[in-house]
Order: sequence, then C-alpha cells, then structure tokens
Amino acid sequence: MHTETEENYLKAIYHLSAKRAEPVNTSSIAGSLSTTSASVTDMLKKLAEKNLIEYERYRGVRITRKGEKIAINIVRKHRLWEVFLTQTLKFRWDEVHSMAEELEHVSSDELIKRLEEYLGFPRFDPHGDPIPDLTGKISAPSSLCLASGECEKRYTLTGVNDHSVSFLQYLERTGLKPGITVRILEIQEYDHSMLIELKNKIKLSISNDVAKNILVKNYGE
Amino acid sequence: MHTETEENYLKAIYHLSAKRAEPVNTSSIAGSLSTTSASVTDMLKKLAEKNLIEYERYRGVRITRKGEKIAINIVRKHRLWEVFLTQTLKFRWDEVHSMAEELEHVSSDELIKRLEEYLGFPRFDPHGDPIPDLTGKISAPSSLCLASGECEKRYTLTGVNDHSVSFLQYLERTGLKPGITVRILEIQEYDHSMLIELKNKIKLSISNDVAKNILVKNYGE
DNA sequence: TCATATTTTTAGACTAATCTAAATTATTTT
DNA sequence: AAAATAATTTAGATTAGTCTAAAAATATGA
Repeated sequence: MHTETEENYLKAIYHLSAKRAEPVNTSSIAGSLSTTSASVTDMLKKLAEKNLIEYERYRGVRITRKGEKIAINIVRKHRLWEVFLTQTLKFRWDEVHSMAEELEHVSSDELIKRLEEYLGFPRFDPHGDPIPDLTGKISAPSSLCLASGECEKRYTLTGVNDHSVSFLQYLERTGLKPGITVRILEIQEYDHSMLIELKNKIKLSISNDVAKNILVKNYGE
Repeated sequence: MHTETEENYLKAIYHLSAKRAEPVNTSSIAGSLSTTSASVTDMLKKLAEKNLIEYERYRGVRITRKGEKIAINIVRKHRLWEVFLTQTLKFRWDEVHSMAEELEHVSSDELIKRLEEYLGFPRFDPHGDPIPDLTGKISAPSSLCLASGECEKRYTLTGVNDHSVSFLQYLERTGLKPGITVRILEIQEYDHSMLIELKNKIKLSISNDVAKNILVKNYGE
C-alpha cells in the first residue's frame, strides 16, 4: 500500500481540488499540511512518479483517477470513524476529528465494511459531510445554508461549512447541533444577523458569518 | 509520545521478559520483530537512553518500570480492540490479531477508556488473555490446561497458550471456541491424547500437544 | 585451556520524510 | 517591458529506521 504520509498528501490535494477547478498550488498544500513548500515539491515528484497526480513544475497539481480513488477511500474511513466515535462512544462532534485522523490510516477495508454495516450504513458524518460508499460514490450534501433562509420558516440543521474546532464548539455551546430544528424570527437589514428560536423556545441571535457556515434543509423535507 | 516502532520494541521485550527471568537477548527480539540483530542493537541504545530499558552491551536487556508501563498500555489497547472486533464487528477470533496490531498504536487513552466502557469492562480478550486496567493491573489468567484435566470431568474453555493463526483456525474449525464446555471421555495411556465430547454430542480426539495449548476452568466455577 | 562457533556490536550505506537557504521561474507593478 | 515581488524548486543536510558485511566479544567443547 501507500505510506500514511502519501495518503495525507492525496487527501489534502483532493480536498483542495474540490474547492476550485484550477490546479492546486504548492503553497496551499504546504499550508494545509503544516509543512514547507520544499517538502511538498519533493513529495509531488514521488506521487507523480506513481501516477497518483499530474504534476508540472511551477504549474501546480491535479489529482488523477487513481489518486482520487485512494483519497476518497481515506475520506470514507475518516467519516465512518467519526460516526462511530459520536454514535457509539458518545464523543461530542467537536472532539472526533483528530482521532478519526489517526484511525483513517490503520483500518483494513474489511474492517471498514463491517464498521459501516454495524453503524447502519450512515450517509453523513456528524458534521453533515457525505460518506462515500464502497465504490466511491458520494451523495450530494445539503447546499442550502441558513443565511439564505426566510423569516418565519423552520429549518433542520444538517451540517457545517466551517469545520474548525472553535466554530463547532461555539455551535455545541449554543445548542446548534445537527438534527435540531430552528425557526427564523427576524432578519436584521443592516448586518444580516438573524434572531432564531430553538425547539426549547430559547431565542438566539447569530451573525451572518455564522449563518453562512450552517447548512440546513427545509423542516419536514 | 513514542514512535510506533519504539512501542513495538517495548511490547516485544515485555512479552519476552514474561516468559523467562533472565534478561532478554538481542536475537530473540530480532526474531519476534522479524528484523536483524544489528537493527535491534541500534534501537536498544535509543531505548536505554530514554530509560525505557536497562541495557548492557553483550548482556541483554531488562525492561524498566517506565518502559513496562508503556508496554502494558499497548497490550491493554490491543486486547480491548480485539474484543471490539469480535464482539461488536463479529470477526472470528483468528482474524483479529493483525488488525488490533495496527489499532493499538493509534488510539488516544480517552478513546480507549470509552471503548472499554462501551464493551462492558471485559477482563479477558477473545483468546483468554487478561486485559490490563487503566492503572496497569492485570488479572491472573487461567493456568489450568486441558491436558491436565481428568476423565469424566467437564471443563469450560477460557483461552489458549499458542496464539498462532493456524492453531486458532484449527480450534475454530473443530468448534473449540472459548466459552464452550467439553467433557473428557478417555485419555490414552501411550500418547496422552484424549477423546472429548462437545455440547452437541460431537466426539473429538485431540493430541496432547493440542490439549496443552488449551486453557480451561472447571465447569461451573 | 585454546580453538571454534555463535552472538552481538560496529561501521558504513540506504530510504523516506523533513528542513533551511539559495537559485530559479512566474507574477505583478510601475 | 523592465524591475520588484512572490512562489516554487533545487541543493545539501538531518533524523528515524533499516540493512549487509566486518569486527569484537562471548560461549562451547575437545
């Protein structure tokens, strides 16, 4: 197989590719892996040699089908372990990322198949991100964000755009967990902040920045 | 923390120490890790530097308290993952060792605490080996082996001495899994092989070699 | 005890992944 | 379009873990 490091590079490149159509550049990879551009360059040569990426000096990188398959499998493992950690071991959703980061590399495909079955074939992880199936197919995640919601309507939280621990902990503290339902009471004209009501009648004001990072579906859908 | 390699060396030294009182020699460590004596010597220096072992050139190795604590924690993780794999994911007991070998290194102590709780604080792994608790305390494993059983008596299987995949698969095929009860029908004088009866009335003849590697407790105890 | 065999250690080299600093290429600005 | 700036790559070194082959120490045994 591949080394853990190679897997981490492929995963980073895969995630960065998803955000933009252009090739991924060296420094953004270095940024997301907290390493230097020089180290990235070295690794890119190695990955290109193995046909896992297409790489042209000074021109950035695209992931190949072969590389993408590996990356998606890592993402699949990561997200299934996240479900296990929250659902079975009762961790909070803001605690599981770093543990899943370790577990994603160690597990045989057979182990993951059994885990998926045990968990009941979940389609989304605790942050609302879709879990690729065995063949690499990925359901469309919710694309509706709370910021584009309308007054007086109800929405069910399904996920987040910002996966940072600080954002997740903010949501956790305010009670905005995936699965809960909110109603929009008011939207302020000047800063687009909104007043929302939770199930337990608690009212909460959230900034537009926050609302843009919360994914929802229409209540009852 | 320590590298995965260091952890594997400590675990190997710990297990080899358990079998004999004398210091562990270089070549037996090399043997159990499938590496060369030269590599072992290099690593022993490093571990001694960190006070995880006591090492004197040409004289072999003893594990220190500090090193033993780490080794026991790895063993604890390994055995809890084995319980998870058999109990929760329904793997056979002869399949779980190599998966647990990977999982034992990745898991944070908090994850393992939760896993232990989820599994119901099991005291033994699927092979009958005791699971160290959080403080490193280890229950005494069964020391009675089937070979020293008496005619007409019933015994419950609790574990094995030989952990090789081939032995475990032999037991699996013949139905001799931990937890089941057997009755000794006959013991042959000349080779000490024994005829035993399983719950479902199936009669089975096993060699003394096999009987010596099966751990039991008296039925009903 | 002295020679032989075995075990262990050292010496020197290799690979994977990383780094800093210097050189090169690309991009932006004037 | 040349100069300045930014990004990327190369060069050379480092660390962890490993190896083979040679040297040194220990154990065996006639």
